[in-house]
Formats: sequence, C-alpha cells, structure tokens
Amino acid sequence: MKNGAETEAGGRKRGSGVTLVYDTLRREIIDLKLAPGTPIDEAQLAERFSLSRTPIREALVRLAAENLITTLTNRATIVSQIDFLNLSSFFDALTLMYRVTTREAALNRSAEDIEKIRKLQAEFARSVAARAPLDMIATNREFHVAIARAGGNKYFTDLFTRLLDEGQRILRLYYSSFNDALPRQYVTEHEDMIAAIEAGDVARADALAVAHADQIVGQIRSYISADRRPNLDLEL
Amino acid sequence: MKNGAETEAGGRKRGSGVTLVYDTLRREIIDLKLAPGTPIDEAQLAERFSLSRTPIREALVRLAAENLITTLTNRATIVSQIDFLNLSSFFDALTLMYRVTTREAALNRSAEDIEKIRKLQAEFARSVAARAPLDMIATNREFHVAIARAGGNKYFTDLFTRLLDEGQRILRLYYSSFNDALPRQYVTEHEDMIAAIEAGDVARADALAVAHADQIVGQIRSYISADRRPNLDLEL
DNA sequence: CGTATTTTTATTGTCGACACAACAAATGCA
DNA sequence: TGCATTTGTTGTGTCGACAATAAAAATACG
Repeated sequence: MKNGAETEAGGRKRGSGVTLVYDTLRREIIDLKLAPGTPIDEAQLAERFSLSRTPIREALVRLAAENLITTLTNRATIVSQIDFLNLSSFFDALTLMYRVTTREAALNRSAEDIEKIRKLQAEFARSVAARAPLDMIATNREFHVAIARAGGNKYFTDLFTRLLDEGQRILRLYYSSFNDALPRQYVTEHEDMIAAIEAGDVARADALAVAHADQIVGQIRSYISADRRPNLDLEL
Repeated sequence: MKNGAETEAGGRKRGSGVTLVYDTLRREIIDLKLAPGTPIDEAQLAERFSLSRTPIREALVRLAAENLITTLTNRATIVSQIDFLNLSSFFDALTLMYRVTTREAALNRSAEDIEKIRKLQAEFARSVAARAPLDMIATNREFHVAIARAGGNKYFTDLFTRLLDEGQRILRLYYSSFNDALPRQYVTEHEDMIAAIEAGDVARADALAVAHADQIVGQIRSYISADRRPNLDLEL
C-alpha cells in the first residue's frame, strides 16, 4: 500500500469495480471534496483504483447522467459547476417536493415508517447537539428521504432524492463556512412534522413542510447575500 | 448495404457513435418497437451500427441510468418492464407535474413561448384529425414540454420530461390498440390551456391542467380495466 | 427413467493498445 | 514584434482480444 487515501485496490468481484468508483466519486463530489470545476482524469483514476480505464469510464458516464460531472467532448471532463443562476428554480422545486412527500407520508405512513423516521430524527438531533454541520446535512437528508419513502410514491421519492443530492452541494458550501449558528429550530420543526404525519393530518403536514422549506431556503438565501461567492463562481 | 433497416454505418465523427446508438435505441424502446423484456445483445448492436462494443456499452449504461433498460449482472440486459403495479403513483406524479408546469407557464410565458406552443398545438390537431395515434402521442408530448419550458424552471421541465417519457410507453401500449376513438376533446382542452397561459390566469391554468390530467388518466384507466394485459404482464 | 455433475457455449466485464482531436509550444515568415 | 503555421503533448474515443461467469447441454450415475 502506497498511502491510505489513494490506493483502494484488492481482489473485488467482477462487476463491483464500477460501483465502487461510482459510489466513491459520487460521495466525494457531493461532499465537495472534489470542488466544482476539478478536472477528472481517467488514467489517474484507473491507477488509483487499480482498474483499466473501461470501468472508470462507465462510472463516469453514470455520474454524467446524474449531472454530477460534465464531459467536454474530446477534451476534459470536470466536476459540474453548481448552478447559482437557477437557484430560485431549484428552491421552488425543492419546496414543492418537501410538501408533496410530507403530505403523502401523512396519508400512507405505517407504524414501521414512523419508527424509522424517529430513529433518523434522533440521529439528526445528535448531530445538531454535537455542532457537526456535515453530519447534520447528511442525517437531515436521510430523515426527509425516509418521509418520502413512507409516502410510498417511488416517483416522488426518486425526484426528491435527486433534488436533495443536488442541493447537498449547495448546503455544504454554505453551512460549512457558517457553522456557528446551527439551527436548533430545525429539530423541533422535524418533531412537529413527525407528529402531523403520525396523526395523518395532511393539512398540517403540508403547512409544516412549507414552513420548513421556507426556513431552509431563507437561511441559504441570507448566506448567499452575505457572501460574495456566487458572483465569482459564475459560469463562463 | 445489407438491408434498409438494420445497417446504419458510415463515416461519423468521433464522439457521435454513442449518441446515435443511444438516441436510436431510446426511440425504439419508447415507441415500443422494442417490447419490454426484449433482450439486448451488445455484439449484435455492435455489428448493426458498425462499431465496437465499447461505444455500444456506453450507450447502454446511459439507457440504464434512465431506467429504460435493465442489466442483469453478468447475464443479459433487457428492455425494462413497464411497471403496472405503481401505475397510480405514476398518475399522481404526472398530474402534479401537469399542474405545476402549466401554472409556471402562466406566470412566466413570453410571446415567443406562446408562439412555439401554438405551433405544436397545430401539429397536435393535425395528428388527431388524421387519426394517427402515434403522431398524436408524440406531438402531445412536445406540446406539454413546450409549456414546461415556458415555465422556465429547468428542474420541473426535467422531471416532467422524464415522467412523460416513461408514460409514453404506457400510452402507446393502449392507444395503439384502441385507435377508433381518438379524443378530439383534447384539442379543445389544449386550446383552453393556451388561452389561460397567455392571459396569465394561473388558477384557470391549474384547473385546466387538473381536468386534462384526469381526462388522460381516466381514459387509460378505462382501457386497462377493459383489458386483461396488466394482469398477465406482472413481473416475476 | 430421473437426477446430480461435468462440459460446453454464449455473453458479459475487463484489459492494454492505438487513433484521433484539441490545446500548447515552438517555429517560420513578414 | 506580430501573426500564421507546424509540431508536440495530453488525454479522450475506439478497437480487438481475453477472462470470468452463468445458463444450457451433455454426460454420468442411481
């Protein structure tokens, strides 16, 4: 082994290499370990994972399909830029999906669903208490995905997950630089949502989802206006 | 040339092969020329397009990412089954996106948008008049995508397009077997929608979208209950 | 004759090598 | 010096071949 972080080789099963590369890169991109714009070199990755370029390429195609990387034909492929120009569109979409998934959950939740959601909410509360923004973002995502799953509509869950993953990068970008004020408020909002879902109170679930989404959107918006980064990161 | 339909070779540009294969297969799958469950043979496609298996494979990965084909590891890859079990989830999602995109269009439409929409509506009307169900389905799709584009939210447009493409297969499955009663009613509904969008009447646009979606969903539902196919096509 | 086991076969997953395209550097010319 | 042209470099796109795997076929065994 050359060094801990760079070498991930070893006897894997036949189809597993692609998945490993895909999962690893995906995580690194979402966690902003690979900054937007970072060039991706196939040969380099091939060496890192002790694979040929073919499976690497396959993983990259999948990432490109998710719009996590951008391939400039015949030239480079880079980590996709975060699209600050369409931010309000994104927020609209996110808010809508917050609402829809929470409503559906209130309609269709089962006892096991509630249990799962509670467990994830506990994790979320722990992350907030520990003032760990990165964990908070991750557990918050899991919490809402669990709610979407409880709703039982795979199309909604799918669309929502996609949006959350895209948003993950935006969230990390801002939360990680402003980690003083971790919003404990979210914890109680989550508790209220669980109660509304468990009670099957669709209207209340909806209202809470709106409030929660507005909360998050407002917070990010205030970060953005307090920051000058979006103006610098404009795509060219 | 061996025969007209199977050979599509010739001097293409470097990166274009993958796109061609992807587009071609995508269309054939959506048009049900390749029935759900049809096995996909890489070598066979390689020969058909006069390419090596590598670019074919890349196209297949992209189709798999869109859930149009299903790859059974190490064994076959087949055209994805249509998911009749989650049909009502699908209809819920479709209805929601009909509403949202039509609303947004009423808010943000420009004069050019309206022009484009009208042009596509004219095509749609022609297809209905010509009693050409396949054209009707295609132009209907384009009509609604244009509305979504006019809304200006790329996330909504993207999600909606994805749903429409998935639905395309369901629509074709039923419309092509019941092509006696081509619903002329849709044409006037479309006209009303355009009027509401142009007038910026969000509430009316929303109501029309709901009615339109219910219309379509109801029609497909009645086809399904009049048919025994869904019970036969259960996945195993 | 039916079942378990081996062999064959078909097809995928992976590899290393090469061809090509775009950019960068170097060179030639005015 | 300023610009056009050539050459070099880097990294992608494509290829043909090989290895692994799982189903089907063939064989052995009760």
